[in-house]
Amino acid sequence: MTSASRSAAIPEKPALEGLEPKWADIWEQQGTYRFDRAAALSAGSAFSIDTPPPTASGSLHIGHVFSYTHMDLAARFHRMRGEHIFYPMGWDDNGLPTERRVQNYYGVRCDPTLPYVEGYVPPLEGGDNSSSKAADQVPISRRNFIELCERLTIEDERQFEDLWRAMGLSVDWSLTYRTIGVEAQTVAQRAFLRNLARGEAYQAEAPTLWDITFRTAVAQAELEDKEQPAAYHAVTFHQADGGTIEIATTRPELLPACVALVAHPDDERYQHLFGTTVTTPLFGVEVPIVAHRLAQKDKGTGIAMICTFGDVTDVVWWRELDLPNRTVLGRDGRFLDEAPAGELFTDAGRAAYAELAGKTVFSAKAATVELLRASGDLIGDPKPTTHAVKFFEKGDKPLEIVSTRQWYIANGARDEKLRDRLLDAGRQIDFHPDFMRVRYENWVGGLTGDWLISRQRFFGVPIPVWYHLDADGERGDVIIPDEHALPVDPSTDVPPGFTETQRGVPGGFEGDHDIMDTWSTSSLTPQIAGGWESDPELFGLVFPYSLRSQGQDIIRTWLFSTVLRAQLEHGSIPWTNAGISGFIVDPDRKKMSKSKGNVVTPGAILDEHGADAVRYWAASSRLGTDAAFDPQNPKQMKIGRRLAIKVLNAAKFVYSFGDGRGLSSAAEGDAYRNHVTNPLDVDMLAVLADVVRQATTAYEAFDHARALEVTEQFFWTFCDDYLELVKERAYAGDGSSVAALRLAIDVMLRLLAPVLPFATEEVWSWTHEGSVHTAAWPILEAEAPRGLLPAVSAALIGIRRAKTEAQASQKTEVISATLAGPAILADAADDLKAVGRIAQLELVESDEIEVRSIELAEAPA
RNA sequence: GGGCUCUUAGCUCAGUUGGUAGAGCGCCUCGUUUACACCGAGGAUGCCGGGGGUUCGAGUCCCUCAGGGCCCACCA
Repeated sequence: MTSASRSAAIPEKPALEGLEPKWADIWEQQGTYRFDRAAALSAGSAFSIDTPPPTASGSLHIGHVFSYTHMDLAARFHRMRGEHIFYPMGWDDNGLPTERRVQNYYGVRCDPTLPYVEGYVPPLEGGDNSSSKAADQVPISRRNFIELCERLTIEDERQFEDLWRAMGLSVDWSLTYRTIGVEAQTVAQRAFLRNLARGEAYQAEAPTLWDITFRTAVAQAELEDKEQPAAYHAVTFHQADGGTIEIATTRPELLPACVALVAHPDDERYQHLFGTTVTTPLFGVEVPIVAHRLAQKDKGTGIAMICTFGDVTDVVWWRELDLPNRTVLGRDGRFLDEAPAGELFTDAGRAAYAELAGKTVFSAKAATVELLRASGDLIGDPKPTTHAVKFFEKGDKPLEIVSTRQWYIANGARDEKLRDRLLDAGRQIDFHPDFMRVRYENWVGGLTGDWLISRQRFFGVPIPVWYHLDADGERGDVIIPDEHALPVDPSTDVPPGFTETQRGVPGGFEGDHDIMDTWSTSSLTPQIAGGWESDPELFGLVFPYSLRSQGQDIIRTWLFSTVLRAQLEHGSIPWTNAGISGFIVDPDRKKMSKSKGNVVTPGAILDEHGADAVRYWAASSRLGTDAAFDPQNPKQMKIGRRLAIKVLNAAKFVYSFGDGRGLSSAAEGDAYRNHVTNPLDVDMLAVLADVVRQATTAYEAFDHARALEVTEQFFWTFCDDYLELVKERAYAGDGSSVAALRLAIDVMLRLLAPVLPFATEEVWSWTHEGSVHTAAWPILEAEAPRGLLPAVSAALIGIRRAKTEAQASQKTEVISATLAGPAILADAADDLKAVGRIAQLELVESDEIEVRSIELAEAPA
């Protein structure tokens, strides 16, 4: 250990510029953030982090930086505490967002019926929403499509990684995973097969929320309400005795799918009608009038038509009242050529339906209104209104409900025991802040159906099953792969005991065409990153994880589904702590989102202000608290930047008082502290010891904002008051002050290292070997503070005020001054005289600290 | 309609078990000092959303009202 390798030269004019690439490179070379598995094994524990894999095809916004910084602060604190940090990074690259991006970027779309083309060159490179219309997209084979997905996500992921490195995330980049990767596919399929074996996964034919654009089923958790214009249409149904019943509907086009009218059981207006029938207008189908508690007396006319299926309430009625299914909408969102209830229609009804067949919902509605008007069954004009309609969160058209066969995983919605287990698991997890648990509990308690996991898409983890085909070519029993054969793609792989020639042949087999929902893979991130089954030693070390860090918007999806999978597979919670970050809102307190167009991308912000400054901004917000961000006026960034620059300068100043040799262990610190004898120096360290205790307690509770606040507050007092008070002594070579300054800077650098990793590392490198980020978290033993430092600070402010009021320079000599204050001030009288340039200082004992009199020398000419 | 959360200085926010209202930014004044001009020093600024209650004492606890935000439910 030579002195040359021990420290870098202290620059003449320290600056933040250039620190990020410099230290990112060194950290990578030195493996500063590598998970030390051997050490973790011998310690028998690790601090493991379940990292949110960002959607690789999406763009990052400032909210990501916010939430990922919070996670990194915890990682860095625990690392410095000597824990072994397992901090992987994942990319969520499977699923619809990637497919959509690939379609636009390359101008293609997937057509699974087409053959694979070797060396395929897409028509476009770098397209976006505007440059690629769906109609112009070139159809290509599934395999070609997936290859393009792979190509683009790898490119996107590289850019993400660059950004995370620039931000100083202390991720172990050798632990990167992809949700489309082989390991992830294996884990997702294995977990699914185990769910299947235990009866937790099952297939069912049921009304399903269906996106007509993407032509896939979607899950409850992916729904989003959007306000849509609509109109109430008053329509008459006919009673056998010639009477009529008026209903109001916003979806008159679903009249051919009407299976009943429904009113509330307590509604006197309709009680006498329950059990009777009416015929539908236009189609003449006889439907019953039924009672159900979900019917609302005050909506419309209080009696509604039940159609298969206009909305999720229809599904409930249909199921609970055991009504027939007369679906009229196809998977493409158009009316079927033949209505399933067609045989019930009158001749006129069949003619009316012919007008609707093949039309979209929009056109069919217009056609139906015309027909109703002609038949006299429409009362008055439609009344415009707006109402909330369910959309797929990534879709542009309202969801329809169609009957399809899908895969489900039990999630407690229909199983009280499982629901209780999930609620209990939620109570075992420490949420930060605690109230976020309520959101989880609300979601669990409000689930209305099991989790639909199959998607009729292409780029994702295939459902790993085949089906026997009977003599008629109809699907029979499920064929399951061996776990050791995973991952499998049933559309190209052959099930055990079959040959490829039997594919699609009666008596042979057929692969399941569907893939799994993205969340059914990402709900297994702890298992994927932790080597579940593939590396039991590692898994035993990291699972359950120490921390899950994520945004509050995905509690119902990612957090819930992860708890569910861990509960089903391991009977365990997936992590002991869940840190939930708030949203970033714009100056009008609106949540930032792509659709509002107020998203701020982090690249330019990082370039302009520097990573430490941006991290400071993120760190000043507590978990669970929304933070306002005004890109026009990024004040918070400036404050962090100022702090980082001050750290550089203050440390340089402190190190200028000696040989710059630092302290790398608590033991050295103790030895160093033996030199600290001056009462003011002792008291400063005592105050600092308190700060260390508070910051430590705060970080232990994932309260990084509090830790930063107390540290920063002390740091500024240290710079503005203490440093000024003792610098004359330090210049003179006083050992007590120099030792105290060094020790304090070393402690503060470590306290600030999680927030300002670049500036603190730069300073640390001037006087230490090794990284501040693997240095020990400071522990300062000290007596309780005597109150000397704050008293002297107050006295100093009084002296400065006197000079300011005299409009004199702070440098002005003071001939004599009388200072009132506690007796303890006498312990720092010499320092006060030095900093105030006071020739004669008289102290008067008093509870109040004030300058009683002051005589300034003439200002120098 | 239900749940959670927030409302403190012009702005962004702290305020631990109840004990004299805080910080930063911005603003005003001063300062050209050998750590720092991406600087330093000093100063002003409050019906703590409204109204009740508990208490010797409430920003803090309870009730209530109002207004933001988020989530869920609400498609007739």
